Amino acid sequence: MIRLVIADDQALVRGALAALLGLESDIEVVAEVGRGDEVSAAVVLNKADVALLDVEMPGLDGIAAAARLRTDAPDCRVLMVTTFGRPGYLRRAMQAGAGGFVVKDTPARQLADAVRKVAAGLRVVDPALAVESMTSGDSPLTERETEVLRAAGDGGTVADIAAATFLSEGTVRNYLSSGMGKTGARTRAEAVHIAEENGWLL
Amino acid sequence: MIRLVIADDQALVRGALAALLGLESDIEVVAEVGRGDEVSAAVVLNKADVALLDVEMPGLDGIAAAARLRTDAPDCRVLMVTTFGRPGYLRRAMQAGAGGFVVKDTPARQLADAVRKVAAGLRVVDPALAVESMTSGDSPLTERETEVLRAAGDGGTVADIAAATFLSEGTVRNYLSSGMGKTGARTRAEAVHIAEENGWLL
DNA sequence: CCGGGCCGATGACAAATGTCATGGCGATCC
DNA sequence: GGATCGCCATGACATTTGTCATCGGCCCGG
Repeated sequence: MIRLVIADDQALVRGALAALLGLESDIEVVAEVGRGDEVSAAVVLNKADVALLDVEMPGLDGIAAAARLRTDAPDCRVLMVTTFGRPGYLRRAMQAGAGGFVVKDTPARQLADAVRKVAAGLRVVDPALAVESMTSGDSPLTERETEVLRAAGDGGTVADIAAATFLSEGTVRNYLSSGMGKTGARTRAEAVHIAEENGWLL
Repeated sequence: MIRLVIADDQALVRGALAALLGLESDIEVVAEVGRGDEVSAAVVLNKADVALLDVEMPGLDGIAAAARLRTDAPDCRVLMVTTFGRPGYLRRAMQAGAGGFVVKDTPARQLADAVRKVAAGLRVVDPALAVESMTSGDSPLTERETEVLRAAGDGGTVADIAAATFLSEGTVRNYLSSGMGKTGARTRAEAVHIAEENGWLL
């Protein structure tokens, strides 16, 4: 019997996944949580074998939650599930110790299989996403560059970004410029878009 | 027995919802589709009583699909489900003839109730969303303004937007300017953000 | 029929943005 | 110890952007 914890911020999806996997005879859903920072406690309390984590979650994102499970509950395997097939997500999830990574538009039937394989210690990766992850490598952006690009995400002016990052306006423009150069963008907004698509903004 | 069609672009969520609702004794899931333009045919073929539609879908978005059901299958009730609580979505969905509107982070248990109520001809609306829909009214943007803002969404230059919309560069800047004025934004990117949040970009 | 709104465009101007060169500081690697 | 790289900053410069005034055409409601 595989003891499973489900973490997803959307209650409807969470419950639906629980219903779907609860139908399997060898899987038992022992807990459901809606926030990343509740995962660790739920896994430890229920002695879970596998944690099904969404990447997008409030409190603590799925990747950080997976990293924390690595120390809090080393025996618990992690299967990441995400809405968007950002290539960078896969890489970071694997680095964080995830045992599997599937996208939400994979056939429902394969999910139970993925859970079983992960529980057995195997690695499960969406094949289409794997090749993309190879081509689009690791983030070329430096730490401050990503920070500035993320701050630029909601469309504020340079002054806004400078205030948010505690940097000089000129420095902000320099980082924006270098970020645009590395992403091949011609506008800061385009750079933000490209970086987001690749999962470089975390 | 309520005959239900489920439409959602994410196969996993689709299957999970089917599993969840299939547990109810008075609900029968008769079809699942992943594209908006397949909804109509599925409903007609299976003589469905209720269609559960996601707003975000390829081919045809949920609102347009609901509008088409109004003519193709007038007896079929529509329950909209969405990830984002964009205030404008609710209004547009209701105008398109939807009988209910719930967000994906509502408790899973209430979904079956919502389906039953919609099937009975009642209106079901997420209460938190309803008040927001009242305060943030209809889109103040004109047709071209939304078109230009949407084209500006991926961060291109004025020249790019002009090329995409077949307008003069000066005209594009005028529409951007007026759009920014109506949204209270100080940057085109901010205007796009605000308009998106409110569901004004369709 | 006349006003008002949206559409498309032009021109001019101030402000913001993107680019480049340059400098100093610290860490890391050879 | 020198070389390299990232970080932070400044200043100058050309370009882009946002704003405003103005024009003509079109369609709709009073």
